[in-house]
Amino acid sequence: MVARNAGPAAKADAAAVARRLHEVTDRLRLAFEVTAAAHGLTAPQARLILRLIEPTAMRELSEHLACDKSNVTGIAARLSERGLVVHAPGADRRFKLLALTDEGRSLRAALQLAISETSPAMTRLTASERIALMALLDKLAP
Amino acid sequence: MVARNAGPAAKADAAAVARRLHEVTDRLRLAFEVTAAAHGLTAPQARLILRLIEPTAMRELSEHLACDKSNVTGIAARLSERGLVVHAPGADRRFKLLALTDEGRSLRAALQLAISETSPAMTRLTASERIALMALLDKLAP
DNA sequence: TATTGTTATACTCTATAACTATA
DNA sequence: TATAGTTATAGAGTATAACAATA
Repeated sequence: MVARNAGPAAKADAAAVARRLHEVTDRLRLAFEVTAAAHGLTAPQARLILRLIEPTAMRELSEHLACDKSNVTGIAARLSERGLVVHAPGADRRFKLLALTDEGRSLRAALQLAISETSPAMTRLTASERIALMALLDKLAP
Repeated sequence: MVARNAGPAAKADAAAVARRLHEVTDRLRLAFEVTAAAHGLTAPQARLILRLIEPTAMRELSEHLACDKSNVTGIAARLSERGLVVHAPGADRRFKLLALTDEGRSLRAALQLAISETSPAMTRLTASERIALMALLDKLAP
């Protein structure tokens, strides 16, 4: 009977998991902002830099950041002033690629390392728990 | 041997889980912003309203939102203009409590429901997977 | 003196709309 | 015409600092 329970009680329980997931997500978002700030970056700047593994068109970056293309112009300008990124010509002359400088690459590596090292997935889970988490993450967001 | 592996390979794997957790967190953050916007709220406004189960002092809200107290003044002012919250006197006359109006309570309930119903924890997991997720969330952020 | 909340200020992110250059 | 990127603009969130009221 218990296993077949799909009534109000089970529904309430599912909602509780949804709320808890949202709560944990919110904490991780804050932790990311702290880590970004520790590297002198705002959250959107950090997201852009993490995405910049190879030279990428502004429009593609705007899709990844889920914001208007006009915003990428500004975010990139601030990073460019600090010598972290440079503009490069694309195949089509309408395109502008954004690429990391050496300094940008160093910062990206440091940021990536800090995110991993401070992640509760790293610090609070055992190896088998990480495997279980990975499986659930793949179901949550394939 | 495999179970005792704590060398570079296992480390890299743990980092991969950390990155993946961050990636999923980022998607859920975007989904939250979409849900908030669908209810006419910005993300910080939605977070404040979700927190406002009972009348709460501005300072306590600023701690929960992890922002300066001066920001709560502005966020609350915008919600107040729309009739979603009201100021109320606190025990100590220095304090101002913020409380939901009837309209604010309705909006909060609708928002909470939308978050639960659209959560991948609700839509993409089985009951037993939700139990496993809950256990991992408790380890990640006790 | 310490605490709560507000105001003033400056910076960043955000979307929209109008613009240029290119295709 | 359509696409990529920029600029102008306005609104919202953010921290800092200075302030008033209260304890």
